[in-house]
Amino acid sequence: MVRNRATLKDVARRAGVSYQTVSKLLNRQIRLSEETERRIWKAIEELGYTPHYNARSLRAQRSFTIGYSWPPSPPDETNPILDQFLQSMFVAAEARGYFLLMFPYHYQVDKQLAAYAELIDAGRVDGFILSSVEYNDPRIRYLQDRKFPFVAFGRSNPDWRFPCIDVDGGRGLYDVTQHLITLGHRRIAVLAWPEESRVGNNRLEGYLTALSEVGIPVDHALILRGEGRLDFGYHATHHLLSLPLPQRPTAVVALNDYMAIGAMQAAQERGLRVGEDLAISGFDDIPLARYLTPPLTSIRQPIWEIGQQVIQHLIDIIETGVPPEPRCLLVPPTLIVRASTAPNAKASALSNSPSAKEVVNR
Amino acid sequence: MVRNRATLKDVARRAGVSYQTVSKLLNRQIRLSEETERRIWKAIEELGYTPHYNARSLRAQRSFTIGYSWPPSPPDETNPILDQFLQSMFVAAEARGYFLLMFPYHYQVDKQLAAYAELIDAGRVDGFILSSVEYNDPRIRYLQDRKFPFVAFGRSNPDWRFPCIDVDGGRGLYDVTQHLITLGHRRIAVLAWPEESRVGNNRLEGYLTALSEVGIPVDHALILRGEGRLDFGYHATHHLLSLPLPQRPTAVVALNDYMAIGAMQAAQERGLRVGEDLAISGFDDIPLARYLTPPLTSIRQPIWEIGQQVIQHLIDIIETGVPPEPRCLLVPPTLIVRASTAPNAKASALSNSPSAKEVVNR
DNA sequence: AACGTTCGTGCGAACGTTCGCATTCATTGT
DNA sequence: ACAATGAATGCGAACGTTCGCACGAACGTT
Repeated sequence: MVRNRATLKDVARRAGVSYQTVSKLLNRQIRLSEETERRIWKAIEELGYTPHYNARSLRAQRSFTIGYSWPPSPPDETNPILDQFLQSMFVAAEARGYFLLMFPYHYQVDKQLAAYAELIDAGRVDGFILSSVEYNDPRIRYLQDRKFPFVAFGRSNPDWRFPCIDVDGGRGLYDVTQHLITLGHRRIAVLAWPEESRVGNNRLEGYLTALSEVGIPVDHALILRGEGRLDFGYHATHHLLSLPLPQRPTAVVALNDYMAIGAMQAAQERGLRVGEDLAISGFDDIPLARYLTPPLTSIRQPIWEIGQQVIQHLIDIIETGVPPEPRCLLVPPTLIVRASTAPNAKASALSNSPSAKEVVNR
Repeated sequence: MVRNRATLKDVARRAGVSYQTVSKLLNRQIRLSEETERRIWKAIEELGYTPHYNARSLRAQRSFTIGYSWPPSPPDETNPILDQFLQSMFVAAEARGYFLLMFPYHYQVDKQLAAYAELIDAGRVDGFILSSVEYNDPRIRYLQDRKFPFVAFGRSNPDWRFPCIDVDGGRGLYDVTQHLITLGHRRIAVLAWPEESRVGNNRLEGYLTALSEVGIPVDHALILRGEGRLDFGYHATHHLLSLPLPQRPTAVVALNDYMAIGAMQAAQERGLRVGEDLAISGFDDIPLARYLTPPLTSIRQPIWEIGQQVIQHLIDIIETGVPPEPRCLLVPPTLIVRASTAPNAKASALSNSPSAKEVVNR
C-alpha cells in the first residue's frame, strides 16, 4: 500500500508559511496576500495534497457523513425505486462534501435503535435519512429524543412534528380515479394494503376523495386489502370478476404495479381484454409497465427529486443546527396513462406493442 | 444535539486505572487481573462508553470502511440484484466491524478515478468493492498501481491477476442449453450481448460448449446481439420466427430475463404457445419470472453468497496485507426450470398459474 | 543471595487537523 | 509624531485514540 500522503505541514514548508495558515486558507477563514495564496495553491497542487478525513473530523467534531439503512425487499419482489433513490442521494451529498454510510436494517426494535445509537456515539455520522417510515416509528422517537438531525422519506403519525418529505400518494390515487371516472367508469375497485399501512391509507384517501367529489357512493365490497404481492392482485381480481354483474367493477386500481400485473393476468385468463373490458392501473411505474400487453397505466414517483431534497434538507439542518420548518413537504407524483386504461377499443388495439406512445399528465 | 460522550479518560477515572489500560483491554492487547477488568467493564457499562471512531481511525491509520459505487441502471430497467447484494455486503461487513461508504459513479474515466483517489488520500476507506467490471477496467489498473486493496465482483481481462469473485455465467448457459437439448431441441437461438461485453462473452461460451459437446453445429444466424433490453428481445424474436422453417429455432435462450420477456411477447403475438411451440429461457430469475404466463425458466445467481464472500475476502486482504490467492473464484448459478421450457403440452398447461411448482436443478 | 522472567500497569508521544488568541508590521487619523 | 486600527501570519493547544516502551512487584531458578 503506497502511503505517501502529503500533510498540511508539508504544504506549508514548501510554501514557506505555517501549516495553520494553509488550513485557514482551505477553510476560507482568512484573507492572504495574493502572492502567498498563489504559493500555497501551487504547493498543494504539486504535492497532490488531500486533507486527512479523520483528522479533520476528529478536530471539527463533524463527520460529513450521512447514515442510511432500509429494509431489504422480500425475495419475490424488487424494490423499484432503490437504485434511483440511492444514486440521487449520493449525488446531492457529494455536491456538498458529504458521503453516505450504509448499515444493516434490523427488524428487532432494540437492535435497530442500538445500531443508530452506536453510529451517533462513535461520531460516525452527522445525521440520518429514514425511509419506510410507519406509524409510531421508534427511530423517529429516538432521534427526536436525542435531538439528532434526521429527515424522513415518508410520513408517520399525523400529530408528530419532524422534518419529512413524502410523495403525495393520495394525489396520485385521486388523479387516476378521476381519470377513470372521466372515462365513464362508475364501479371502480381498489387493491389496497393492510389497514396498518400508513402509505396505503394515504393513497386510499385520494381514491375516496375522487369518488365523493362526483357523488359516487363507496362500495366497501370493492376495496380489497392484501400484502401488495402479485398473487394477491391475481386472486382478488378473480374474486371481483365473479361478483354478480351489477356489483362487478369495470375498473381496478392497484396500489402498486405488481398487484396490477396479477390483476391483468386474472382478467386475461377470463378472456377479458384489459383496457377495453376492464381498466387496470398500477402505482410505481416500474420499467416493465410500459412493456406489458397492454402497457400499464401507472403513477410515477419523482424519486430523483426526493433524493435531492431529502439530502439538501438534512444538510441544512446539520449545518444550521435548526430545522427551518418541521412540516412535511408533499411532492406530487405523475400519472402515466397507457393502454390498460384506454378510453376505447381502438386506442387499446393500437397501443398493443412495446413502442406504444404514452400520455403523461401534468 | 445531546453530546454527552464519555471518553476513555472518564472510564479510566471511574475504574481507577490509566486510560491507556482501558484502551488496551478493549483491543485485547493485554491481560489484566480479574478484579481490575471487572471494574473497567462496569465503568464502561455505567457510562455507556462507545469509542470515538475518528480518533481511533486517526491514530490507527485505518478507517474500517469499505467504498462502493456502481453504475445507475437506465430508466427503463431495474437492477435485479442490487438490493440483495448491498444488504448481503453490509451484514458481512458489520460482522467484522466495518461499514460501507457509497459514492456516485462517474462514467468519465478521469472523474471516476479522481473519486477513488480522493477517498484513498483522505484515508476514508481501507478498500473497495468493484462491480460491473469490464475489459481493461481503469479502476483495476489504478488500484493495482497504488497497491490499494480491492475485490471485484466480475472478471476482466483473462491475463490480469487480481482478487475477484464471479458468477459462472458460462456454467449457467451450459446448463440451460443442455436442458433444452435433453428436451429434444436442436435449433436453439441465443439472444446475446454486444461483443465488447465481458459478461456476455462468458455466458455465450457455455452455450457454445453445450452445443459442441453433443455435436450440434453452431448456426451463426441464431446468435443475435443487442443491448439486453426488452425491445431487443421482442424484435429479435420476431426476426427469428420469420426465418424459413428449416432454420427457425425451436428454443430461445436469452442472456437476461428482460429479453426473455420480450421474446415471450413476440411469440405470443404470433399465436405460439410458449413452452410448447417455442421454449424460452432467461437469466437472473427476477421476482416476476415465476409469475409470468407461462412462468419463465431462468438462472438464479447466488447473490447473497457473493456479497458475503466479496466482503470477507476484502477484509482478509486489508487485515493481513496480502491477497492469499489472486485468482478468480467462480460460483455456479442455479437453473430454475419452469413451464416456459416445459417438456410437453401437458406440463405447460398445468403450470400456467402463478402457483405453479418449480423445479430447481442442483 | 543474586538474577532473569513474567505479569500487571502507567507514561509520553503521535496521528493531522481546527480553533482561538497572540504577534508583527504597515497604514491611518489627529 | 504617536496612538489606534487593521491586515497578514504564527503559535500552542486540543480533539480521543493507539502504540511502544518502561517500570515495579512477584515468582521461580541457579
